[in-house]
Amino acid sequence: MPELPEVETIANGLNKRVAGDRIDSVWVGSKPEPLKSSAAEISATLEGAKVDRVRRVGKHIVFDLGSEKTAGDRQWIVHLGMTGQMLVANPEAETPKHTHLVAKLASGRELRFVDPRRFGRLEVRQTGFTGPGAEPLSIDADDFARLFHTSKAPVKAALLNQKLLHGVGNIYADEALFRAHIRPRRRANALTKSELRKLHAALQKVLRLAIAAGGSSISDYVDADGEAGYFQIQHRAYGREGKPCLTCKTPIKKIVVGGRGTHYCPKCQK
DNA sequence: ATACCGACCTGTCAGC
DNA sequence: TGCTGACAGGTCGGTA
Repeated sequence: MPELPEVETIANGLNKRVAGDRIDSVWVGSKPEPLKSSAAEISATLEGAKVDRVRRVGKHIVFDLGSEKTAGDRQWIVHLGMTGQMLVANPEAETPKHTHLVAKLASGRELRFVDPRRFGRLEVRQTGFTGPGAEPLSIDADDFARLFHTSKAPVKAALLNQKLLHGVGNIYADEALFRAHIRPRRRANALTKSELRKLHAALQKVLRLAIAAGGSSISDYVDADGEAGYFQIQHRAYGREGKPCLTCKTPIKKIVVGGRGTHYCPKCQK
């Protein structure tokens, strides 16, 4: 579900609402665990910890923790998978189905991790998490070009490869390629310098616009307050198969690249 | 190394 | 109304 703009919106919302708060107690569900660390390890680390800051790295939410036990050297890393939500709620509010973790905060509120498909992952670790790849919003055009020049994969697949850039997912890969007028199946290392430059600019632009709109809400995405985002009304390729291209009216095509549904304009994208 | 594909899960929607 | 199958914002591991 959530790509970089959605995770950024969620992390910023969480930071605003829970930074400075303390986790008093933790409940972890017993189902097959959506965990990378064990339930016991997560509870032991989170209980008594103060939330210093919440931020985004790639598609991960990072809680920087401080506590007397751990001397502030621990982090709680949350990946939302396709359907994960991290919500701040009042304890009286009904607990949604598929709630896998509830952290009671000193302020009286609760932090709830909800994830129907259980593709999300929770992990506690030492500080220093940097994510698997480069940050799409900070990388400059030259480094971007060098990075993509190393990949023989279709450019769409390269955009989704988190070891190259982390944070780009299916929606924004399609949107960036549309805006850069590049076909998704082109080999990344076959793109010209000028095309890579356009792709870099298009990607950063679409991510920034989406962050400004609070992310894209398709079915179940909501931020930490349970609010939907609005970028989906600005999608030009993703989810528009058969509809006229907003530039040239040619019907948008849908194909499969790297196992993912891929939308593009056969006329505008070369 | 690379790329395709199924697996992991549940929910929803289209089609019959 | 209800069943079946396809599909969904992500990632991982196996195989060719």
